[in-house]
Amino acid sequence: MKTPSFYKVAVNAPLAEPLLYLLPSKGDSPKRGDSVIVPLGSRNTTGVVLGFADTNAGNYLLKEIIQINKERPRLKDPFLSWLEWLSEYYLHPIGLVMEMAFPPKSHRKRKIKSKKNPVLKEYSKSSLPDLTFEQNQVLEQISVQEQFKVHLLHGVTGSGKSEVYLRLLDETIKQGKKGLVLVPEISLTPQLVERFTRRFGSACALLHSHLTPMEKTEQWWSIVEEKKQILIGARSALFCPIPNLGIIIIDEEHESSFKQDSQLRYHARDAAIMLAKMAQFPIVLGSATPSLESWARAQEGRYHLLQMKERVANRSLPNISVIDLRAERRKNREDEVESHFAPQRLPLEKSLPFWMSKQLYHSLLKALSAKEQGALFLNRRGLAQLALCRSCGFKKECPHCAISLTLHHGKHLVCHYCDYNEQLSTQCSSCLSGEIQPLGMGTELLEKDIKQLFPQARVARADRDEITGREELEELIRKVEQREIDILIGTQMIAKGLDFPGLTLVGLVMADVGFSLPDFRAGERSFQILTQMAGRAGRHSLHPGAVFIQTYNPNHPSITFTCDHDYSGFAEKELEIRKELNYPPFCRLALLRMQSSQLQQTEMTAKKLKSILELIQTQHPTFAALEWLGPAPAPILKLRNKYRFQLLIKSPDPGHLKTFCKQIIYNKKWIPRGVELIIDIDPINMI
DNA sequence: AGCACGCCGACT
DNA sequence: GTCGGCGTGCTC
Repeated sequence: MKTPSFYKVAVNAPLAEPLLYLLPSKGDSPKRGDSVIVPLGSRNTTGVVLGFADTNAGNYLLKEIIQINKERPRLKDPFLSWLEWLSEYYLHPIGLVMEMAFPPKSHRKRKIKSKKNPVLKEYSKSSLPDLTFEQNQVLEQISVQEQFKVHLLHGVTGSGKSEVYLRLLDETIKQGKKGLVLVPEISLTPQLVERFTRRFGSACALLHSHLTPMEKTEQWWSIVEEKKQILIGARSALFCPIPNLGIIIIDEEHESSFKQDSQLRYHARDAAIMLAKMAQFPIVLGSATPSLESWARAQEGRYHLLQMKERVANRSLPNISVIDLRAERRKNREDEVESHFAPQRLPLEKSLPFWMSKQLYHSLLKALSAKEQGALFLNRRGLAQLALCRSCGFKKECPHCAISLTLHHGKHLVCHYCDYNEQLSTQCSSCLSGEIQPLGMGTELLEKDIKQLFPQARVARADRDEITGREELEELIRKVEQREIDILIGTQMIAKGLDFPGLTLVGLVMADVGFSLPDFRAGERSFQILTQMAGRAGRHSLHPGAVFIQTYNPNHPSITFTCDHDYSGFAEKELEIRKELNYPPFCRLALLRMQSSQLQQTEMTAKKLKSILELIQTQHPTFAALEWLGPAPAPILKLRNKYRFQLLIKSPDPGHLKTFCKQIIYNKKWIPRGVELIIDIDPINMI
């Protein structure tokens, strides 16, 4: 084979296409997948050789490749072509996608292992637990030797999905292959990591965003140099070029945090399925509440559906009761009238805060006196949602975002969408006469009330205010495990991936919070969160756990189906709605967002975008089936000082959607400077 | 993303 | 006169 004349190199710069270079005058000639150092403008940068060209079509004055970058391993197919697919599908510069396949630091300096804080602690190996009938059945149906296949493992909380993963990984290692486990960042808790380390010992590597660049680099090489066989990580671990990868497991596959919301806007679950398809190995998606996308594909027979409906060791699912907070309020008023005539009745219950029903209160008392633990969930941080002027109705808003400020410890007003904060002044800054009053509630107020109601109980709060780092989370988990905590209060943050033996009672204080997000997935999200929170109760106790869902909407389908532990009933009903309104999984979406610091300019550009879309559609009959909504102001019109307008494109075919969006990307000269166009393929977060 | 180039205002 | 502010545009 003669040496090729021109090299296509994906350089580390935001360029849509690879650039052409000449053969280096000295050293080996690069092969496809090699990392190279190339001149770019006035500097040198890295790039990846993608292929060869016979002609210099653009008649550029070509520069030579300087040398092969020996510090980076050659990327091999099919991994390399998968990276090319990512760039193409999510419309992100190819060179920037390539860069994601490498660790943040150079490998050269061999680091002396510091003993004090290893990424993975050492544990004694655990023995193999007996498998349940269902676990055995599931394992019989998944072969780690087979070619590409997507298995959707739908197992209720506590059914032992993790043990299935462990057995599959064990089998994979025995075949001489490697395994990748992706989990949502938040569930990379010591509990999960400990479990894997206990089974596989030093064969595990770990990758997530809380590691230092040096730690990431070390973990990365330990897999790439085949010193470790199993990689556990958050979504970015998918970009580690694992040699001889034999299986991918996506735990909690429905979690929206698998979708990256900046730069390369990829969905790790979808991208992993494509990698498994290209490299021909099986992939397992596990969840107690699968995404409707995955569920629909399983119903169609495109994915292999596996179900586990029983909890391990004959433990039963918790009993879920719904408490109507509206009725509760009425009852309290009646009590007041009664107690007026009989003041000795219900002295304590009458002083219960509005959010605490009698049932929940008595159950908490009962659990505490039985030396069991309780957890209260509320998906809202802070003391109060609003700071409102009683006389003129003025509402304190963030100066950078179109969002009202939340009140935190005492007098601190905080924006939950940017880092803005200020001190609350009691006097209204608008009418100068009224008094600013807090309205609504959050976890901080919950904690305050609970400490008053149960002064003897040991209370801990877990939300983003209280738990910022990994150490704090680890410490909290240890305390709960050691029964140093009686009542745990938190947002959904603590509902993910945690498993506490002593926890028998769960209260969802105001389940409706978060239901009204203006997005077609709101119902699905609510069902998932409710089921997940309810699933924390009684995973280990002999008597079934108790769950109380307090709500103002007791007939909401997300609530009623959660109570009946009826995922498939919920999915069926929700899919009907999706079909009727033509939303995923019945179509593909692309979100086009315009943003800039000028309100009018942003809106004008968004309107212009619409007319351009109409023009493209009339010129190309292939796009006839495409439809779009908008442009409309984004649900949060202003965020971090930028006004945002968006347009949602629906397409029955993913290919058409991509080529359509590509037309816009390649021709955006008309967009005025200062205005930014963001294209999000398969968007999840549309706020 | 870098980096240079260029056009304006401010300074020894 | 020159130094440096950052807006603009290109990189094979």
